[in-house]
Amino acid sequence: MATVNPSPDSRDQPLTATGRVILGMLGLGKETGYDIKQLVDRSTRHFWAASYGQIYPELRRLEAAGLVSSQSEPSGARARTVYRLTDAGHAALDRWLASTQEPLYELRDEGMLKLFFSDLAGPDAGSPDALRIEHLRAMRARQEQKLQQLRAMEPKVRNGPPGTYLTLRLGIDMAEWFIEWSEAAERRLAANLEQE
Amino acid sequence: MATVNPSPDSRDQPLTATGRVILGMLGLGKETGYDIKQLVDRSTRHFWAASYGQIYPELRRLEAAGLVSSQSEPSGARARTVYRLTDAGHAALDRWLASTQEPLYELRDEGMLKLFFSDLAGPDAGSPDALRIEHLRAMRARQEQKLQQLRAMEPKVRNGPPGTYLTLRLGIDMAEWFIEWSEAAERRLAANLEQE
DNA sequence: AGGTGCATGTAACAGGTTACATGATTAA
DNA sequence: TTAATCATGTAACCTGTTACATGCACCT
Repeated sequence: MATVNPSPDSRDQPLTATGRVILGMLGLGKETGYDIKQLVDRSTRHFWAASYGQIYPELRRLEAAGLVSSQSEPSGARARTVYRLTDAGHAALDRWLASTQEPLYELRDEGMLKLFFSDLAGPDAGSPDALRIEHLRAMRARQEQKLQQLRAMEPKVRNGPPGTYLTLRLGIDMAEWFIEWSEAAERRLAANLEQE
Repeated sequence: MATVNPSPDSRDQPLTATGRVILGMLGLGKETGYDIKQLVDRSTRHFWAASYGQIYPELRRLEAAGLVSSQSEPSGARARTVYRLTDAGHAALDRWLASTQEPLYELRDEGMLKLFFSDLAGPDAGSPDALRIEHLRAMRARQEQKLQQLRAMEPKVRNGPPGTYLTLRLGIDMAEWFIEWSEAAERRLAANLEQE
């Protein structure tokens, strides 16, 4: 049985995760690798980061796959390569956005790990509860920093595309929630400490 | 000037992130690579996963570094290598737990990415709001699954080490928060849809 | 004259996943 | 006897970071 197209879902999708981000950014009107990196750093980096070391090679791979086209548009003597989505690129982006398969989710949180193991700390580190308070503070400090950054860009995004705004909103609300949770947890731990 | 010990902080710490997890797990009394993997999968995997492909080679590296010692303890004809923390291993674990430097935090969340780009979806995917609802549902489904798993182990951990319980509590509370947030967001989006 | 921002890129390395391969023990 | 669990490990691959290298354009 020689099947040519085993199923309509199996259209070749060699699209990597980073490739999808790049297609999306091009869809939002970004033109150069540099530009894409800028927007990533100002928007998605809290839930999806990307480095130049990924972006430039990936742009070439996408071009080889026919999903983007490139054009050299130097400004003066300064090199500049402008990328645009091809029809196939648009189609791949659409297919990804419409696909219902389990979205990838990966987290590594060293602060949580330290809390998890905090009972093992030697006595020279103070009481375990004091240590936990310290780690919670460090985790909260990071969220507070993130919150500031997100709030700073809120006015710019407020009247932009609703999807973009939704993720900003989620980031802000989540950070605020964590800050409150960690403060409450710290109060409980501090109460433990006083009882001793 | 021949300095032997430039500073007291620069004790060689070739301890990788995965290495720290392993030291911690050994600290909690786990003995074999298999054992460690089991506990990781039942506890930290939501904020820090690890595969056999990391664990076994890392155990050897830790032994080479003198942080753990190994002993062959076959049960019958079945091979079994038991690892234990050395004094140096205990010290390294303590140092890590007490260290105040910025804890690593890395997240990649494809669901968020899809929300972020959801305005770019072609018309064949339905309205952007309908698409967003779908993605939010997929994200919530995952959190609901995680919540179930965490709740199932809550009774076992409840009277265990407080640090371990704290991370479980945080996981549960965060998942519950996200579920409520996403439901509220969906209601807002659904209201948008009806207005059309 | 000098700093910042625009712009591109690579090489070495570190980190991690997946698939594969093997086999003993135990409970049903 | 057969399936699940215990137990170990490797090789190929993929992904991603860091550090390095280069140079123009623009503003002060």
